Amino acid sequence: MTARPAASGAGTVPGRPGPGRIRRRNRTRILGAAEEVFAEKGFDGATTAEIAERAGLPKANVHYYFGTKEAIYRAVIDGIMELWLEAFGEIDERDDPAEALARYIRAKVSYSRNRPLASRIFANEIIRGAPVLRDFLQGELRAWVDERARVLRRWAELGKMDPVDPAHLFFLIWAATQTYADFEVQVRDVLGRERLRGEDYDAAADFITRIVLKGCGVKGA
Amino acid sequence: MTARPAASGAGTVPGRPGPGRIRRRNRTRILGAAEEVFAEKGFDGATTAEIAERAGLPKANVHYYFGTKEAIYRAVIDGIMELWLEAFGEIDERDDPAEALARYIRAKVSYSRNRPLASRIFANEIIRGAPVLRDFLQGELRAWVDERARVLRRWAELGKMDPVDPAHLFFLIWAATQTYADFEVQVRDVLGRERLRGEDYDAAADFITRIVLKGCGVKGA
DNA sequence: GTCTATAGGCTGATAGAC
DNA sequence: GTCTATCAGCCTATAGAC
Repeated sequence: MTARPAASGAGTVPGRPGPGRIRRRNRTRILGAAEEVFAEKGFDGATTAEIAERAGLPKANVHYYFGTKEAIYRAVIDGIMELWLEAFGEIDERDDPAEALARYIRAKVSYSRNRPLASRIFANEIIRGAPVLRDFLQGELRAWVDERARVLRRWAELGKMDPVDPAHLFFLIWAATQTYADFEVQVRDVLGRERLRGEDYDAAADFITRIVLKGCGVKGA
Repeated sequence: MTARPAASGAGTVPGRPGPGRIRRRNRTRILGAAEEVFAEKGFDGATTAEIAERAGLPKANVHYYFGTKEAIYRAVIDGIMELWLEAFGEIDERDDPAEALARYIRAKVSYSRNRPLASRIFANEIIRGAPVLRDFLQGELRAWVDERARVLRRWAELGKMDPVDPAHLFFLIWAATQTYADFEVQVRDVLGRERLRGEDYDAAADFITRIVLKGCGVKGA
């Protein structure tokens, strides 16, 4: 998140070996390894030794790039949060409620399927009282929900759906979609699957969409 | 969970000081403190030193009673799991679907309100891949869902509700209700509350019940 | 920039006096 | 049964040769 001058100095070809290339590759490796370890063990359980090992680098190298374990954690969280709100598309007053909600739910389930580690790190962070993300929750997230609440109220006024409490609706959608990442083991064991397959995620998205749309009395669903 | 002979020896008055009384009190204190620490820090982040401090006992005393940190953790989990299934009442074929589901959801929200620490410890255990609870998930929990699935299918045959996938329905109910314990900070921050109040939990239970009953087309809801 | 060696602190667990 | 003192091991982080 810290601004750094563009990597290519005089006489280097952009996108070519040049300075900063190894640096970028190593940072990426470390962040990838860290995402795995933080998701599996939580912040306290994770060790820089294991992160270094999975990144294929000596431990001292990891500290050379990031300084402290907490700095690695914050960098991982930053990467996750960049996606958190924007990547799920917008929910706009001019949208059709059924379409917009279905799209949002599908995007969240996709995220659980494709980025389960990110989801688990986020879950862990919140369960522990959000020491790093408290500001995000009180600021950006709350504002996002307030904005979306306006949209839902408008839709209800127009008779396009029942008047429902918007905050609780989002709590339900978030919880129901994220459970397929955070509690994947439970889902797998109850369904008797070795691993969750594409069809399972599709079934989850269809189920949640159906319950939410019908449950909220969304017209044309 | 290990069988221990009844505490009162010859000549002791039951429920009176006697042998085993201090033992029981100390074990209870340790388990209470451990529940707090495991919920806040997770298994790896928790330290026996902090458990001992909160229990008001020397660290060595904690090891005298439980031996290892893992033994404390397993004892805490055992206590939690005893409630997990039975305490939520049954869901029986002869029940009225609307009543039975509403009662189940209300009981789960109550649990989130009254035992948030237990809920968080469970969540942490599942996120980490359920090293201790894997057998429970594959055995008891799966069997419980299979049994309830029969009931839901029967209700659908009788036209009392839509035919819905029972497993996904329970995933949704579990996730939606537990989020008020596990993600309490998020709920609080989005709602702008200092602390969650009774009305908030009531609103949550009402909301989830309404969405689920209407979403599943339960008659007479 | 990279990596070996190691400092310094905290952890789970135990020995042994009371 | 209780508790002080302590150990061995692992952890984060850094110093310093290359």
